[in-house]
Amino acid sequence: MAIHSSKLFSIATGSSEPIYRQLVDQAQRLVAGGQLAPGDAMPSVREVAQALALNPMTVSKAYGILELEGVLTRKRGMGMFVADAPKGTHSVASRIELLRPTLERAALEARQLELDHDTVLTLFTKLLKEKQ
Amino acid sequence: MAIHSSKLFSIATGSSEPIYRQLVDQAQRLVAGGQLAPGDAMPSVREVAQALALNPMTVSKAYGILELEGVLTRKRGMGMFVADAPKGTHSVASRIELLRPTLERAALEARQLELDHDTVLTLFTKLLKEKQ
Amino acid sequence: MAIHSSKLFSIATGSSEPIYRQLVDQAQRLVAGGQLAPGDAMPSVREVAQALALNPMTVSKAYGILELEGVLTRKRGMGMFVADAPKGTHSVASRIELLRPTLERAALEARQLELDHDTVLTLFTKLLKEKQ
Amino acid sequence: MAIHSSKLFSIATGSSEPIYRQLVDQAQRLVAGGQLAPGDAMPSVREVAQALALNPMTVSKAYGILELEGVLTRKRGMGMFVADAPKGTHSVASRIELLRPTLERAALEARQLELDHDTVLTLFTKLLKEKQ
DNA sequence: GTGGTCTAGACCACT
DNA sequence: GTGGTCTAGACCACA
Repeated sequence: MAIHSSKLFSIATGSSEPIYRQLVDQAQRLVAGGQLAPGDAMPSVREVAQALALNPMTVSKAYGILELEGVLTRKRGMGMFVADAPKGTHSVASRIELLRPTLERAALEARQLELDHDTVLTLFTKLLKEKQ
Repeated sequence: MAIHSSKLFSIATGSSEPIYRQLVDQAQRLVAGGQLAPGDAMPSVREVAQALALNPMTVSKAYGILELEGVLTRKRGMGMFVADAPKGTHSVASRIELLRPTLERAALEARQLELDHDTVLTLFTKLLKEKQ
Repeated sequence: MAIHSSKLFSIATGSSEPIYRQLVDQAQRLVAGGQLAPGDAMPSVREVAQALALNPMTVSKAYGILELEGVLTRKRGMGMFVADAPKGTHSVASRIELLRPTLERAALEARQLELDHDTVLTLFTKLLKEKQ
Repeated sequence: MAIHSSKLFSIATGSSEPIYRQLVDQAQRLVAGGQLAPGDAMPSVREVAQALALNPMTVSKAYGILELEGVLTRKRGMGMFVADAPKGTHSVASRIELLRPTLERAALEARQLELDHDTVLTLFTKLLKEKQ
């Protein structure tokens, strides 16, 4: 057991985002960011379930989706492991594309609010530097 | 009927955000931004529903919420109109606050993707200027 | 309700293949074969569950996977629909590729059994014509 | 040690078929086909496990099943050998029956993909001749 | 030990 | 009406 689930995942019970989605998204970002490296063993379904006080099926659903997405691989009887990264997955170009939809939405909202570009960019720059 | 629903609203069917929420949020921004001025007639529920291929009840639900919020007023027999005193002011400060949550989310995702600020700001600036 | 689940799906309870997998595979082939055309409404989760005497969650899991794979799309509150086919999906070339792994396995087994090609092809031709 | 495990067995780790099952089925076919003759020494559990990067217990389980089925016999201190009177006959009729389930599945899939018989048979014939 | 499958049932959100 | 989420619990297969 290389990694403690209590350190890996944190779920927001109050959020409207489904728990399994929170787990999936966190795992994806941890892998994209390199905190989880290819070959690393994931904490077991039961361990995560116990640590976060969840039903094992909820965790299992998250792991299943991550497997379908190619982020994790299952070794039968041995648990889940971080998959070897498809080539180019971590390039800047591919990561910026993951951010594009959110930025497009922000641009649309800014236009609808008839906000000046400078005003928007000033706030966004400030937010990028914050909490860092 | 001054305004075409097809030009007013754009909904993302693939989004996880409920359609009625998308309509409500867009209407609020359009009013805050001044594209919808007090006294303007809103397109009818039926027209919006047809133009965007939505269930009329979905549009009706959005209009109902907007009426509850004081953004629209219902004139019996004549349809929905932008309210005379829409909630909140239209100052830049108040409008930028409507945009803040989206920008915060974008900033969070950018950090998690470990993207350089310049790269993000370059793309965002480009998107702001586009489709204008 | 355009399509009867009782006509669409048939599950083999005795099989070791999970029920949800049988549903996924059948749906994929029905879409690839054109029996299910883009835009067609799928029978509802509850209807399939009742028709096949399954738990709705089992059907839901199958639909969920098909959605992740891009075979189905969900219209909220309206059910599941066959997704618009990615271009070229229905060509003979692409369909035969879906069959290739199974044929490769059959060829491997035939070799290991040291069976004569004619013997194998005769049986296979008979099976192709059967149950048609 | 007459036979190299690396040449005997090929396992598909990605397959849903359990590894031990793949080993059992392949051994049965190789015996039925005559590539493994009565009295031949099987590669040791340890050797197979190392060559295929498997857990020795997995290989041992497969050998145990093959022994139960009468395909292999254990000579204490000397390892596993192909049994003198392996189960079933080696007639063409019996061997083709071992292949039938796989061919039936292929025929079913071909029908569901609405593939022309000639197209399917052409590919299958090519695959039979290949890698021979 | 590992994950997977399925059921039963409750509750929620969207259209 | 639609699908989604989550829980509780039982049972299975694999290594």
